[in-house]
Amino acid sequence: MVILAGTGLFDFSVENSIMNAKKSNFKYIRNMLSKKTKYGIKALAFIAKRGDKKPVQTSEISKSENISQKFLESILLELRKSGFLGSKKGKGGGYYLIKEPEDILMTSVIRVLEGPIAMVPCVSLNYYEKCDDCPSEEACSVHSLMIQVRDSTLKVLGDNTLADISAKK
Amino acid sequence: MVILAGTGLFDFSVENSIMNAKKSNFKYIRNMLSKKTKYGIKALAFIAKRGDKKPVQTSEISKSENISQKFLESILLELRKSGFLGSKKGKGGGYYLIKEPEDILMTSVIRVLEGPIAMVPCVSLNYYEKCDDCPSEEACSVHSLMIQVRDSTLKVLGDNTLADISAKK
DNA sequence: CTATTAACCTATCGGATTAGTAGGTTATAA
DNA sequence: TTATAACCTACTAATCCGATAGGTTAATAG
Repeated sequence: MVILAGTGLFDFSVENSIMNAKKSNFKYIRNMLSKKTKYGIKALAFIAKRGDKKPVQTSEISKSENISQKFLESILLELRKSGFLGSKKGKGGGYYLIKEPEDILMTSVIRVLEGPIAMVPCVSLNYYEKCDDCPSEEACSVHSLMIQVRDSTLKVLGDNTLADISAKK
Repeated sequence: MVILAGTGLFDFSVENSIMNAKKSNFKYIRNMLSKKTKYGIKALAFIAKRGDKKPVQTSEISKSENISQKFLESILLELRKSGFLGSKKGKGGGYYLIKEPEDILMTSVIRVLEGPIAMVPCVSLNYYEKCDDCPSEEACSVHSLMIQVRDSTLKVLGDNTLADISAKK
């Protein structure tokens, strides 16, 4: 549990009334981490927890993690094609890790499943795109802010490996 | 310009080939910062740069920042209703800041325009929602990772005020 | 008093994406 | 040869984004 009280980060008494008024009928729209990515990470962690290199079947992960099997199939397939997993067909088949969990960074997993990590294309390292509306990125008030967000997110995701997040608790 | 070489954060030589193969026809989908929020921040910065308290018209911001005027109208209206802006109708009317730029945190602006800052509902402070699939958040491999991302993002957005991002360069 | 201005309000819409579902084919092991 | 599990292709309902259209209300200038 992370203790955040007193840090000053979450003191927004001024707009709390607005938040509360809105909260009641506010659906969580901004799913920045898609279910696809979430399921993919969970599946990788599930396989990593096994320790051995024996293939794990999609059906087992699907049941254990409450994920639609067909949907999960497509995700694991993508992870195989991206070089994270190996596969074996037929009875006793399934998916297994190719690299060690310690060598799998969360940045690379998320980049493959979700796409860019940056919140806006104009600060993306791997998927850069210029903004239509901005004549100058230097003068853009959003640009430098989003660079800071990107870097802090990259730091966290780059510091975490599959081994870290699949450690048994 | 931020120098990141040698930090180890962006070394993904293993999957670089995958990235490149995918990059060509990859549209930037994951727009975590909507245009609405982006335009809203730009507009606030535009008004803040004025310094005085004279109302700024939507049309002026629209032209200067290349934003659809009608779309911008709805955004500024929302910012007024959220307590960031005041307004004045008729000739010489427009929008003006109610608080000092130094007192407007980017967290609060983004929360109002975009919604939650967390990437997943289950780690959101203001818009918490339990996951359907997770029996236990403690055991969830994604949960703790997303808490770290949330906190680092909150740190950045909480450290930046409107004054910071609208500083003339 | 009237015209102009600019905020304010309501409704609608095309395109894109997400999270699947359906129904099959191929390769491997017992 | 049969069961198994990965692999492949196509489709869909629901949802959201980024607008656009067309008006109403309130304040100011002349």
